[in-house]
Amino acid sequence: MNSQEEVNDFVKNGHQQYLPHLSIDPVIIGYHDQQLKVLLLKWIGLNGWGLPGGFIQRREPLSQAAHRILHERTGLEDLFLQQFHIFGDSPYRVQERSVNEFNETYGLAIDGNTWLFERTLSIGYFALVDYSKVSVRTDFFTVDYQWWDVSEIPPLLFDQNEVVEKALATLRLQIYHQPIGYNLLPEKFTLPEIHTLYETILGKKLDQRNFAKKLVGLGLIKKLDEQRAIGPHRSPYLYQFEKDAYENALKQGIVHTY
Amino acid sequence: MNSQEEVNDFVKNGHQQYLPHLSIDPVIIGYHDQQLKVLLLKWIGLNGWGLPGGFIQRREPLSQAAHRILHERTGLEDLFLQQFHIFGDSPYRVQERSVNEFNETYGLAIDGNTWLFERTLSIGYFALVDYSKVSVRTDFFTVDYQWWDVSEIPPLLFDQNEVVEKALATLRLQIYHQPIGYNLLPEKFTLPEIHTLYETILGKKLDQRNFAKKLVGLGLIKKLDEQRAIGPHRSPYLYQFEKDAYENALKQGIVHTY
DNA sequence: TTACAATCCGTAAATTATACGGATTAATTT
DNA sequence: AAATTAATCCGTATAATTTACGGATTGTAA
Repeated sequence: MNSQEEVNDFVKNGHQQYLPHLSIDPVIIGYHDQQLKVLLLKWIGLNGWGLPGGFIQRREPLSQAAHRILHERTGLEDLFLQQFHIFGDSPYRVQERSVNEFNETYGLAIDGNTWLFERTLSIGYFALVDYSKVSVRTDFFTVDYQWWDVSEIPPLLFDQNEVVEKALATLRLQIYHQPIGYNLLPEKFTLPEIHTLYETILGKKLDQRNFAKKLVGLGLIKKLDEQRAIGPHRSPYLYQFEKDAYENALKQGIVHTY
Repeated sequence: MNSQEEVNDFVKNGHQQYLPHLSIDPVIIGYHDQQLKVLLLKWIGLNGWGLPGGFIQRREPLSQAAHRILHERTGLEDLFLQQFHIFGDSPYRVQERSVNEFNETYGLAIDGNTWLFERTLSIGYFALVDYSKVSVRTDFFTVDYQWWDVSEIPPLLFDQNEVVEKALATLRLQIYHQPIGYNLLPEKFTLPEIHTLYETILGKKLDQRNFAKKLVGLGLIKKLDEQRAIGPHRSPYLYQFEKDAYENALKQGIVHTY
């Protein structure tokens, strides 16, 4: 959706295709350079940042819509993508937005009965992605994108800061009950890599040896007979997730600490 | 809403007052007779059971709507009420319902453009209530109510069984991280009472002594200098929740097992 | 007074989590 | 070729937590 006609059609007739009052707002979390990053899009005109959201088609199952939107925005499929909350309390989601402001910003001339200006509740999903595999696509409303360090998220449009915060809080809680990393790390990774990933997510130091013991002990990762060259130092062994144990732990849950 | 005119107005004009495509479906969990019970309403005509749901007013914050609906149905206020999922995948929530079936059931004659027949996503909340304090109110669509033991939930309308199951699963998970009981037990309760409550929720035996040690050790409950007469047996001491520690644990979360 | 049935209480063993440092290695530099 | 560097690798001892377990006590009814 990039031509002016497409946009006009979307704004005027989108309600025929999409459910009004609802948007899906994925918090796309990537990992790079030992830091957690969140993908944000820059809105045209509004001069602010927001989540790469989308709408639900009228007969499309909700989870399918979430995957579709993520795919449209990032090109990624088969991701860890999890619904964590629906937001409908903040003023932005109760009051309708200003039509005039919108028309001015986008050079449109639509009236106030348009579906887009009705109150919209936001369904929060979070996804864990391999940072390097993402190719972001912007659309008519968004002009730029950027990966933001989680500690430096700017004030977001549409009260979305609370969405991001809740996503991260959910992730931190969840890491105690579910294995995480399958979608954040390359297929083969080293102990130090997964170790610092967990430290980054939890925001605290974890003892290397105990951490490795735990993960291997749970059978979630296994050591390979390969090493990776990493400059003038001892080469670390490579590890891999045990798919079966991993999937199982995702379903069953784990009870432990790291 | 009980007169025929009110109902007609609701069906025809409800969309002016309520957000379409969304319903709030609370799983109201009560505790009685050492069993967890769920409050279900019996639909007229459809001859089936369902959750005591409601709709969100157009400018009403989401959580406020949830509390209002709960209050309308049960007369209760200030409850532990928590959103846990939004359901939009099951066929019922993707396909629109049959108008004819509806008209036949309720003796109405409305056309298919009515908001009620559009696809509806269901926002799941669960509430923990003191069984004895609830006074259920039915409405035009529902003729009867009943507390059902969680192990005996019948097939529900609108694919709501998955809503109930997920509510219970969430509760069981949550009990490891948050104190539970404040809204399920009377103000003063005995150790055996709270002990069996936890056993009931978790569906497994918990050692009495260790359980009491844990809760007292965490400072969540405190022993009172009173006892309760319970027939021809030794009188148990009464306990009370420590409000401050309880609230704090609700916010901070607990890491432990029982 | 006795019988009964439920409550109350404390310690020992097992498991799990935490703390901790020295030997090894691969590449680069000398 | 040897020395240097910086990162990986590994195992054991201590602390903390969880689990296991039974006998003495109490209030009422018979």
